[in-house]
Amino acid sequence: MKNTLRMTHQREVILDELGKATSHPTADSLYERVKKRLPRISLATVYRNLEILSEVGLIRKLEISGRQKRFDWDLEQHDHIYCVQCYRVDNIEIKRDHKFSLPTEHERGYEIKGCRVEFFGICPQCQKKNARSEKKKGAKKMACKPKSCKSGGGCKTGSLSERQREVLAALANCKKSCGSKDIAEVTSLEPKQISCQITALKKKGFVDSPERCKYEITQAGKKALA
Amino acid sequence: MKNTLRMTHQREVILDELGKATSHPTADSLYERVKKRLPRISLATVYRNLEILSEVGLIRKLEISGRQKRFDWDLEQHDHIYCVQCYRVDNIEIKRDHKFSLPTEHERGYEIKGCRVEFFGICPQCQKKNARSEKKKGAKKMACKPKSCKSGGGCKTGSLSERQREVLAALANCKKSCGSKDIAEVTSLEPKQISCQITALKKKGFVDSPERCKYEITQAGKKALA
DNA sequence: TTTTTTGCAAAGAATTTGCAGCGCG
DNA sequence: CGCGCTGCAAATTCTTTGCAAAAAA
Repeated sequence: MKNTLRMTHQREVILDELGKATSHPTADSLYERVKKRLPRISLATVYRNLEILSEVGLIRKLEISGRQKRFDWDLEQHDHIYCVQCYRVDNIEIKRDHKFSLPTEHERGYEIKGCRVEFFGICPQCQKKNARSEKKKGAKKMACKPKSCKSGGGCKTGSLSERQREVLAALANCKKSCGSKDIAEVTSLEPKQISCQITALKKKGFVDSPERCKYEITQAGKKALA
Repeated sequence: MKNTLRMTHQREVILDELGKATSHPTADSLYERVKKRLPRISLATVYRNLEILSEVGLIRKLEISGRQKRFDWDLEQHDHIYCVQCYRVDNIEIKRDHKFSLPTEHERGYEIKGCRVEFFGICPQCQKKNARSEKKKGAKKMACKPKSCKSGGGCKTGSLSERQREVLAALANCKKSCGSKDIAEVTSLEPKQISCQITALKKKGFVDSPERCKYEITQAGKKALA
């Protein structure tokens, strides 16, 4: 029984590509880069190695923002900022004062291992994207009280909301039917919000779904857009 | 077109159960509780409602620790601490000083929306569990340099490591074949670590896998344990 | 009635695993 | 030449979706 870690070629390439990356790639995007150098490598290998390398301490695994894990080649203590819209992650350096190296000590009996500070916001690119579509934040849905819910706070939308119009326009520009991810890329909306709009648009007959999770604009939709 | 949020019975029960919860439940565990009151409710409904309620601002969605999302009934500004072993999440209150309401300003052009502080460590229960099994941290694998990797740092294990013994013992107590999750519950190891041990144990012929992801101890395994 | 919600089943994304064979040490 | 590692496919886990029926307003 040896149980010794080996430095294989794929391992080395993964490390190297991670080192070269300026951002904090996901396993998946790292896989894409590595595949250019090692076409036969499998995604599973990338996952396995990222996991192993981070256990061993050669790289850092970031568990940020509840989405895909991201990996960081830089082991030094630093914090991150991420974009709530596109989920890119950047480094920030803030001098952490002792004051929150340990909050107080009545920490519910936890044996504290560390602390992470994350800022979030909108990255430059998304800001630009949003400016382009001129409509950063659509009206949120109305709030609603647990018990009665007869609050009169209105929440009506016209027969073709701004969001719907945007999604519809995006679909009009698609040659073929496309998924909500494709739409997300050309609008300011998140995939989740898009699917709501699509549901509404389908009801109105402006959008059709030739296949699960694929949508296209109908003739009626084109007319409505005009 | 109304587009008004309705307070349905299931919505109300979900909110109520979340309010009663002392921890920060996952969608899944909340579903289990709600199901006791509304046996016909579906998991999809729970997910849908948690999403909607958090959009609307009645609850808070926590994106912590890269695992399942968790939900918080308490909307007030507070931070969290979570257990790196079992992933439970508790509240903490630290007075945040202005100093990191905005780190500096050269924040790479981000339009900053907020900041989150998370502590992590080992929760009291897991500490106890670890003490019981008397072996908090097994030897981590050896480190390994990118290029050469001929560092002699040893990392050998005997023919039946402590971990393997523990897993084997857990399997011995199982009446039927069981998955790694079941084993995780009665040992101090995480599922991921367990599967490594199982792989090793299978090679030695101490464990058999009658079905994918189901394991049981063999006669040889029982003998080895003794 | 009209619009929103639900339950269900099936799809989806991200990640992990079993396995047999390859290849490093 | 044995153990660790890889590729591949299939499985797992968590979450979302389409749709028709049911429930609110």
